[in-house]
Amino acid sequence: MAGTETTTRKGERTRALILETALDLFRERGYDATTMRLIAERADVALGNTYYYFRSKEHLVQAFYERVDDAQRVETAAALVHETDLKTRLRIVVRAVIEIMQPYHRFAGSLFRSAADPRSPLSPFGPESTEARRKGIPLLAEVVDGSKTWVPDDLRAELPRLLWLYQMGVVLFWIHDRSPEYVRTERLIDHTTEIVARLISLASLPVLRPLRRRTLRLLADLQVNELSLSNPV
Amino acid sequence: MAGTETTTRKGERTRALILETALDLFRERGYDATTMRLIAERADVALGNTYYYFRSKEHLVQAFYERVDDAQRVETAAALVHETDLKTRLRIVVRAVIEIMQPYHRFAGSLFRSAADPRSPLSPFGPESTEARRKGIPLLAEVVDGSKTWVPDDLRAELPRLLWLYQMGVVLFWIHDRSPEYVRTERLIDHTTEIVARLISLASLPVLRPLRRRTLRLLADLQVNELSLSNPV
DNA sequence: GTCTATAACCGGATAGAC
DNA sequence: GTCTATCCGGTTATAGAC
Repeated sequence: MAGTETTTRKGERTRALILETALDLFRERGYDATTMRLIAERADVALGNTYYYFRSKEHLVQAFYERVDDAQRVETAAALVHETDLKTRLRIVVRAVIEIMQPYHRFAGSLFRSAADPRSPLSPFGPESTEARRKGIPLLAEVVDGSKTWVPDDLRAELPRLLWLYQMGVVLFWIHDRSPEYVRTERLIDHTTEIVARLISLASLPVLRPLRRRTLRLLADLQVNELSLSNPV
Repeated sequence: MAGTETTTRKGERTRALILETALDLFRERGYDATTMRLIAERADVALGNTYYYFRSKEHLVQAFYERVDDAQRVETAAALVHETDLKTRLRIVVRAVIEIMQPYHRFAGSLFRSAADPRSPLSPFGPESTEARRKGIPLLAEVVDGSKTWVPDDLRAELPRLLWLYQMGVVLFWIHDRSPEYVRTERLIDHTTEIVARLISLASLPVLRPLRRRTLRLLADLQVNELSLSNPV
């Protein structure tokens, strides 16, 4: 038993080493220029060994996603405790993702490549990443719940998913942003968080009620099906 | 000169042959399973020759985009002539894209892979596809202009781009849609065209004016920069 | 169970001869 | 314009060492 533990620990160290090396290389040279052979060489392991721990190059990217997600939760926790303004809360969270990914900007581009393919295990919409969504969406729920803005119940139920989508949109924009220090993305975040927050407030207005109902009905409609697809019992 | 013409013509024939073969194969077996070697073999040309006409496998996809775009314009022209309802006009156009792409559903997934990568020449947001946008967006402008809905001038200027984005969103949804006969996408289109049309009507309401102004200002802001990036003089 | 070494397969891409 | 030969890198397979 001590033996297994030791080997397991060694295995974990090796796994971590490979991942660290891969992320370094991704950061330095992007996705394509980082060959599996290079990762193995730099980590001082055999090529076959990297495949022992990561079934494919894309699985290394999964690990990257998880990193970002964890970091986002950790790094926003403190700031969210004392903030009650919805717009500000949203901005804190969205800015955090961008800041965390910043060193990997180039890499993130090629990365989203696989993300857009529904048959890729890395697609954020596919069943394989149900867990990633499960981990990511609650943070957006917390953004809403911790704010002083009043949100009608029916909307509150769907809002986290919507905000998660919004966040994905911002990331997609940032990936294409070539402006110095990503000022365009900054601007986008500042304006859109304001717009989103206002929209949420306005949503309870009587004039907008039919629109809101219709939108929510659509979402519920689509959601049911998505869940039954993603979570076959 | 007759000589050049002949060779040119022959070149065009070969090019068309390769493209046709490639699209057939894409339709039959998807992107990955269609190897460049297979295309060459089936088209009865040498592997190197396909690279003579299409710099990369991805460039074959460019050709696919153009096909879809052209077909969309042709196939909606008649229906648009007599229709003045904004919602219906929008639905006609969006449905057309989906219908045209239908045989290529599997293929379209892997296709959007490259589309999401900003450094890929296929990214619909990148400078390389400025032309694709130039060709695609006017149809959405026509959707608005030909409708009886009154649209304030400031909004009218930005609307085509927004609707184009909306259309891209629908396509993205469809790509991930695994429901039989894509009923979920059908539903999405029916509901969202309604929602979009209502939003456009509501946009002129006084309550929504600040929101609209702010949104348009953001768009204009970002647009200026995008154009200066995409079209360096 | 963890790891090395090595060879091989496959497919996208390129070079250079004809 | 077209071909053959070759490179390169993701991935797989094997055989064996600790």
